[in-house]
Amino acid sequence: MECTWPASRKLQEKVKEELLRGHELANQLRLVVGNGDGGLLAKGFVKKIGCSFTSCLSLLTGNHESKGEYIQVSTGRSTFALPTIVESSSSWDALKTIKSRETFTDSGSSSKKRKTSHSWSRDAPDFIDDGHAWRKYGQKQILNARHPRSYFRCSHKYEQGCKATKQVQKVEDDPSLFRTTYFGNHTCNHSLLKSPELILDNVIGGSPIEESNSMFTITFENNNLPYELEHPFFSSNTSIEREIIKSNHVVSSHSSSLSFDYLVQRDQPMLFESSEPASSRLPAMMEYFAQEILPML
DNA sequence: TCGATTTGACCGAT
DNA sequence: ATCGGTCAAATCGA
Repeated sequence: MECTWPASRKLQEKVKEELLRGHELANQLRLVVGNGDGGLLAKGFVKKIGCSFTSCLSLLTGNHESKGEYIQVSTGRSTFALPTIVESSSSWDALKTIKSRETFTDSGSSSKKRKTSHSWSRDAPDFIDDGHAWRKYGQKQILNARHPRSYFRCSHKYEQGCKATKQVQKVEDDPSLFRTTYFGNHTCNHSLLKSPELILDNVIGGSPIEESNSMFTITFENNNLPYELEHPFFSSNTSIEREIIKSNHVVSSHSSSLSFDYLVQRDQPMLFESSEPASSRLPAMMEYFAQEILPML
């Protein structure tokens, strides 16, 4: 699917991000339903939802020929490896398995799979600062791999019993990229999370800002991937983002797996109250933006 | 001195 | 028997 028109391309990116999020939500829902004694009917619906997302993503990314366990989705900033969800029960069970190294290349090769929990992987040009504190506990040379694999666990494993782990390995085909594979959700206290990055975007839904000079968008990059299910409307986040949500300047909002966008009116400066300790951890850039840039808009 | 990293040993899954 | 994941003693460095 080739789109040369920039607006269509941007729209396509948005659709891809939204599908990515939907895919992950369906996956999470499947785990929730699977944990309890959820009815077969519910499980069936969850599976169908997953299949739809897999199909859409396959079509959008041109992976529809691939019969692999994973589907590669590249957005503007990163690349994700998502488990494919198909109707057959054997493939459904395969969702629970991890295939970290051969994900994008050789789907047919046999590899030993030991981890059986849910995982996400992401390629990025550097070690990802996902806001969580990690402690390295091992490094191994992997068979037939040029680069060693590093093992990390959550720093709060012992104090809070957090079971989250991640593995980081250079991508075979592109050593400038690091593939980070996450296992398990953080159950530790998230209060130490760093504030998300704030971006002022001069483009609204693919349209130049001149077409809407009374509005602009504020984007909070979600640095906490792959834990993007912590949508700001449902859980605590940084105080600055809460202020934006609360303010009557917000016209609409959009969330994707990568970011939260707020369409904001520019009629008057927005005030960011520092009523919570979290605000003291705001990056200097956000403070500067709030105090110096916003009033000028 | 103490927390983080390194690295060889160990163990369980395949 | 092999391999990947984890442990833990040694080492590093702030």
